[in-house]
Amino acid sequence: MEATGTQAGKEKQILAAARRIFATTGYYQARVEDIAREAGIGKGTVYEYFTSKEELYLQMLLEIADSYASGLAEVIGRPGDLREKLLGIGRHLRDFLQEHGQLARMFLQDPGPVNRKLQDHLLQIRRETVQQVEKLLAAGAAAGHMRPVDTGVAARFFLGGLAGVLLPGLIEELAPPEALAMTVDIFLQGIDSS
Amino acid sequence: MEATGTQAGKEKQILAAARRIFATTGYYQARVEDIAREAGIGKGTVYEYFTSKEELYLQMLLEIADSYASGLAEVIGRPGDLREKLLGIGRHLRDFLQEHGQLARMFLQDPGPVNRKLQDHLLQIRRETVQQVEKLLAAGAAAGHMRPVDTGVAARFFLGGLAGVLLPGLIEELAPPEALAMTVDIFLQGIDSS
Amino acid sequence: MEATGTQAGKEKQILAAARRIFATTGYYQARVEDIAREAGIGKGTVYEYFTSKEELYLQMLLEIADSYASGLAEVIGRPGDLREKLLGIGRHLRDFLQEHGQLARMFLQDPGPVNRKLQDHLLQIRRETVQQVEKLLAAGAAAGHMRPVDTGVAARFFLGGLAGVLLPGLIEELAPPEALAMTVDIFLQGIDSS
Amino acid sequence: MEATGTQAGKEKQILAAARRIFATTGYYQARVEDIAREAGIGKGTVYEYFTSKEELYLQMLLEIADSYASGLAEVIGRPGDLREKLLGIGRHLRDFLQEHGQLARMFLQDPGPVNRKLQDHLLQIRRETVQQVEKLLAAGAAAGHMRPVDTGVAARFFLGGLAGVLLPGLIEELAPPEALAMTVDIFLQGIDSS
DNA sequence: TATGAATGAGCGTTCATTCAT
DNA sequence: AATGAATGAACGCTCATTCAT
Repeated sequence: MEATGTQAGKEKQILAAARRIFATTGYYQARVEDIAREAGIGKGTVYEYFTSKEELYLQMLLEIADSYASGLAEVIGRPGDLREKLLGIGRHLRDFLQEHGQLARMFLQDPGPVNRKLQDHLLQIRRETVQQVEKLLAAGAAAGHMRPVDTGVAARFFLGGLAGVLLPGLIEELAPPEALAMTVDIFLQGIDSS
Repeated sequence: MEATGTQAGKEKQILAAARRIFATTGYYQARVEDIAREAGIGKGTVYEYFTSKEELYLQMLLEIADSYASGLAEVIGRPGDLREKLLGIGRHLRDFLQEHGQLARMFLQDPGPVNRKLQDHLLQIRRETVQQVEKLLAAGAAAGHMRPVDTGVAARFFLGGLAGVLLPGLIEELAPPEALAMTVDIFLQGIDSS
Repeated sequence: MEATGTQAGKEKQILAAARRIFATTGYYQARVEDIAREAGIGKGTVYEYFTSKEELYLQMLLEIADSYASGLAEVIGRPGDLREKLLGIGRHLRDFLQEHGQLARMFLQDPGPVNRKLQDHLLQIRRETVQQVEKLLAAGAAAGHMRPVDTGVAARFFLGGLAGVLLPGLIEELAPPEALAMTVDIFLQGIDSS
Repeated sequence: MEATGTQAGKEKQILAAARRIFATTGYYQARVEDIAREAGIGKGTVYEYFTSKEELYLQMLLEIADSYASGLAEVIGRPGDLREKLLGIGRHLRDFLQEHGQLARMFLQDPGPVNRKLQDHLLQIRRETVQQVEKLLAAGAAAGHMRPVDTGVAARFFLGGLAGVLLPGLIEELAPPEALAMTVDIFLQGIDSS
């Protein structure tokens, strides 16, 4: 009964260990043996589940990135007006950074061999995110009260600004709780036409 | 006297070569021998001027960062109203990315061993930048017409948004020329009180 | 009873698989798992019948060598004059190379860890072969018409020459069909006294 | 003055060490570190002169093979009748086996990764050798007194027979000194027409 | 001061073997 | 008896660093 669980479980187990080790030391400093030890298994076992260190790193990042992206899509899909949706996006990023702060910090400091596959995947997620925000803005524009700014620029500005407000929390002092609402507020007034 | 000049010259020469090589391949892929060859000197000579590969990398980044920071201070010091100064900040970042795009891209994709010293230095530059923008905003607030937003949040939002608009140009399509003005415009209206 | 039969059957099955895999890839490139898969059994089962990869390799070669040796003895035992017997020896080698060409080629290109036991066994077979040929020659000498050459040297010369004519067929063009008769003919005239 | 000598000398030094180590243990059992230690240098230095273990092995064998081949050509080129030339070929092989016996034994027991390049090279040497002997035989035939045997078969028979007489000396008792003359004698009478 | 030949620590990966089921 | 998931010893190769010249 647990037999199948053992295999699938071990893959998850290795991915979790990889997450912790890579997050702590970065790609190049992490040794496969460390990850195996962290997972409580032998070094060779890692290679039963992943073909190489790079592949393991890739799978781990893709898993995280996909969980981020699907969570974001879910947040945007929730009913609510533009302000609520932008706030949701901000909260989602903040929560993500809170949960995976160590890993995010690592990725910002030592992303390792960002190969084509991973880079394309991350870019794709980013493009989708920008497009989703653009759609929100376009809908807001249709509903009136929004001055005719380029939605592409506005979306990138908003998402970048969000990162500018939240990312420093990874390293220095956390942004105050009301910073999120304030950020959305500035942005909304910035694109308002009334 | 000329001897010292030669030495200082050779150090610059090595730093320039390091800039090109690191920008091309990232920290971990770059070999000290490549840098020496690029600088037209012997491998051992690098170690006459820098104690290690990491130290060389560090010095190279600090040099760039300082040139960015001093340029930024100069831009902000120029006479002009808030809009002109924010535009100047944006142009400065845009120009920097244009000149050092390859290096910036490398740093985003493989920052290498960002050690305490470098991290503190970069953080310090960032803090100063944020403070300078905050000062601009505070001055603007004093001059009236600005609603009472937290200048720290607003400054981070502006700088982050600027990066969000300009950085994608490193990888995908460049932001349109008017994007900068549009960005500043949205932000200014966002903090306007009239 | 059938149980024992199954065991013996499985051992043969593994040996046959080993023959195919080793013949294809050589000792060092062959993986125990490949042999197990070829035999249609699990990897661990191989170790129920053979204590190690090396032991399996050894047994496989001994089996082949013994079949070669017993076939050779049978050929030599057949009634006929010297010429017919030497021709029989040649045909036996040619047939063996035809049937086990791949394996023979492998053994010539990558014999693997030829340990004492195997080496002694192969040497023993070779010595017996040489002795059998010497006996033939001695008998021929007794029957007259043979000049007094050292039978040991003559036997080695004949067997080596045979290999020199037939072995190249493993790699480059096959020896023409009449080459065998011609070889025996040259040799017989070489030792003739008339 | 010895500066250039140092480099060329080190390559020879490594090749000599490789010859000894490979001859002793075979390709797969030999560790690069062993060869380096035998050469009295560091492990990394081997890679300053050879790109890989396989390449080193290859170069070593090619060096030996070429020295064998050029020596053989020299021997055949010496003035003398057919008997003297065939004797010379035999002596050359015997001397080679005496000097490089350990290596030859190794190569027969564990030739390692005989790659295309090496195999082609060795085959080429063998083909040339066969052709040179064929030419000798054809010249002998033209001079009369030789019955019309296929020179290709005869040459292969002679060279194989030579190996059959001399190679056993690598492992068991050495062939008696007169074995060589006897071998040539049998062969010459075998192809004689008088 | 400048050099580059020499070094060896360090790590990713393979695969024969084991053993719990 | 049969299995295959798990193991870890073993080794080729890289490259930052040293040091004799």
